[in-house]
Amino acid sequence: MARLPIYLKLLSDQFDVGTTNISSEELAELGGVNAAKVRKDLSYLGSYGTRGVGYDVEFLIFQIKRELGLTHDWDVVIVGAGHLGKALAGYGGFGERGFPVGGVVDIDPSKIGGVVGGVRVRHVDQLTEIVQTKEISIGVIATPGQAAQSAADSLVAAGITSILNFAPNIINVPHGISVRKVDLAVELQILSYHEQRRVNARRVTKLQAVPGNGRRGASA
Amino acid sequence: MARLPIYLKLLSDQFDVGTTNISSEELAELGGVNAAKVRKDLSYLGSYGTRGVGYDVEFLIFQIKRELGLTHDWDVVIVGAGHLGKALAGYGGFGERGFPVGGVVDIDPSKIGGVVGGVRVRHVDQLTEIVQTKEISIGVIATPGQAAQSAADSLVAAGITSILNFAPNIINVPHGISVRKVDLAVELQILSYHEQRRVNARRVTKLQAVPGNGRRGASA
DNA sequence: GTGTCTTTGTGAAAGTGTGCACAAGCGTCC
DNA sequence: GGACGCTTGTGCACACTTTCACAAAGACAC
Ligand SMILES: NC(=O)c1ccc[n+]([C@@H]2O[C@H](COP(=O)([O-])OP(=O)(O)OC[C@H]3O[C@@H](n4cnc5c(N)ncnc54)[C@H](O)[C@@H]3O)[C@@H](O)[C@H]2O)c1
Ligand SMILES: NC(=O)c1ccc[n+]([C@@H]2O[C@H](COP(=O)([O-])OP(=O)(O)OC[C@H]3O[C@@H](n4cnc5c(N)ncnc54)[C@H](O)[C@@H]3O)[C@@H](O)[C@H]2O)c1
Repeated sequence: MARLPIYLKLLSDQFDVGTTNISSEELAELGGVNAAKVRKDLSYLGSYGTRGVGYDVEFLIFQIKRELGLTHDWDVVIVGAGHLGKALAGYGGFGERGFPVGGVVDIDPSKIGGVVGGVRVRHVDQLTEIVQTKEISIGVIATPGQAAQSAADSLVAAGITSILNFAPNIINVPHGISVRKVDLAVELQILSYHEQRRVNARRVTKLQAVPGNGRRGASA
Repeated sequence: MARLPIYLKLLSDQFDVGTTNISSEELAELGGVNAAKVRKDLSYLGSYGTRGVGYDVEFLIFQIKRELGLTHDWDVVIVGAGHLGKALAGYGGFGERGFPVGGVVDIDPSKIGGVVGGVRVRHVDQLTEIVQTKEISIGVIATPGQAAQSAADSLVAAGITSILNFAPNIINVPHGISVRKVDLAVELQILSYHEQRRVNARRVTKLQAVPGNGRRGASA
C-alpha cells in the first residue's frame, strides 16, 4: 500500500520524540487521514495492535520496514550527472533513509571522472558492471527528456528492476519492471488547475451577486 | 482530473512531431492507458472529438490548457535557497512550462542578496510584498524538514493559495489551500516494496520447487 | 444521395477504495 | 474476579473509478 511510507515517517518522528505507544486516532490526526483507514492499512501487516491501548511505535516501525523491504540498504545508481543528478547524489537524505548512491553514470566525457556525493562518475557503458558488482536493483533517471528512453533501456539491460524517472517523458519498459515518475510540471499544473477553479468560482459568485447579469446555471 | 497534464504532455510532443490529428486509441497507446479512459477524460472537457476521425491535436491542447488554467503564466515563489532551491530556480524547464520563478526567499543572511536563476534572493520577511506585487498564487517549499511548517505559515500569511512541498514533512494549512508533496524517500520506498515482493516471490517459488521443505500456503 | 468504415461518447457492469459502525478483546480499577 | 472504558479489527454499504460494449455520428468513396 502506498501509504505505508507515510506512516513510517510519522511513526519515526514520534519515536524520535519519545512516543512509545500510539492509537490509530492519533496517527490519523498526524497524517490528516481517516482513523479507520489507518487501521485497515495496518491490519494488512497483521494484528500488531493491542485493543484498548493502541500500537507499539517501535514494533510497528519494524513491521512496516520489513514489509517495505527496508531491513537492509538498497543501493541506487543515477544515470545523468547534470544539475539534478549532482543535487541528488550530493543530498545526504538519500543514504540516511536507506538508499545510498552506489554509482553515477553519464554519457558526456567531460562529466566522467568527476566526483559527486563521494562517488566517481563513470561511463554509461559500465552500467552493467556497476549494477552486477554492487547488486543494485534501483536506477534513477536524471537525463534530459529525449535521453530518458535510452537511459531506461540501458538500466533494464544492466539488470535493474525498478526505475525512478525524473525526466518529463513516459518511458517504455518490459513487463515486470517497476517505474515511478516524478514530474514537477505535472505537480504545478495540478496546482494551477486548482487555482483556475478558484478564479472561476469567484467569477460565478460575482455574477450571482448581480442578479440578471449572468446566464442561468453555472456553465463551465 | 489528474491525468490531463499527462495528455497535455503527450499531445504537445505529438504536435511538435507534426501530428495534427490523433485518435483516443493512439493517445492511449502513448500514455500506456485504456482508450475508453482517455475518451471519458476528454469528454469531461466537452465534445471536442470528431467521430470516425479523432481529435484535432492543436485544438485539444488549447482546451486542456484552458481547463488547467495554463492560458497565462503563473509565477511561483521559492522558499529556501539551498541546494534544491537553487537547482529549481536555475532549471529553465519551470519557466518554459508556464511557471516562471517570480521570487526566491531565504532566512539565512548569507544567502540573501545572491542571484539564482536570474532572481535575487530576498528575506522571508518580504514574502508578503513579493507575493502581493507579483500576484503570485503558488509557493514552493525547499527548506529543511523542520522549517517546512514555518515556511508554509509564511506562505499562507503572504496570501499564497497553492503549495508544492519538497520537504519530507506533512504541513498543516487552513482549509482551502491546496498542497502537493514530492517526497523522494516515499518514491524510493515504494520501489523497494516492489523489490521486496520480487524477492519474496522468488523465495516462495524456490520453496515450492522442493516439495516437503515448506509449510503449506504462502505465508507473508 | 447512399453505403460503408471508422471512431467517438456514454450507459451499464465490474472492480476498487473509503468510511461508518460495532462486536471483540485488552487493560485497569475497585 | 467482575465491570467498565478504550481501541482494535472488520463486515457492510456506499461512492468513485475503470473497463466493456455498442449505438450514434461524421467522413469519404462512388
Ligand atoms: N534541474 C532541475 O531542477 C530539474 C527539476 C525537475 C526535473 N528535471 C529534469 O531532470 C532531467 C535532468 O535535468 P538537469 O537539469 O540535471 O539536466 P542537465 O542537462 O544538467 O543534465 C543532464 C545530464 O544527462 C547526461 N546525459 C544525456 N544523455 C545521456 C544518456 N543517454 N545517458 C547518460 N547520461 C546522459 C548529460 O551529459 C548531462 O550531464 C531533465 O529531464 C529535467 O527535465 C530537472
Ligand atoms: N537536495 C536534494 O537533492 C533534495 C532532494 C529531495 C528532497 N530534498 C528536500 O528539500 C529540502 C531542502 O533541501 P536542500 O538540500 O536544498 O537543503 P539546504 O540545507 O541546502 O537548503 C535549505 C535552505 O532553506 C533555508 N531555510 C531554513 N529555514 C528557513 C525558513 N524558515 N524560511 C526560509 N528559508 C529557510 C536555509 O537557509 C537553506 O538555505 C529538504 O527538506 C530536503 O529534504 C532535497
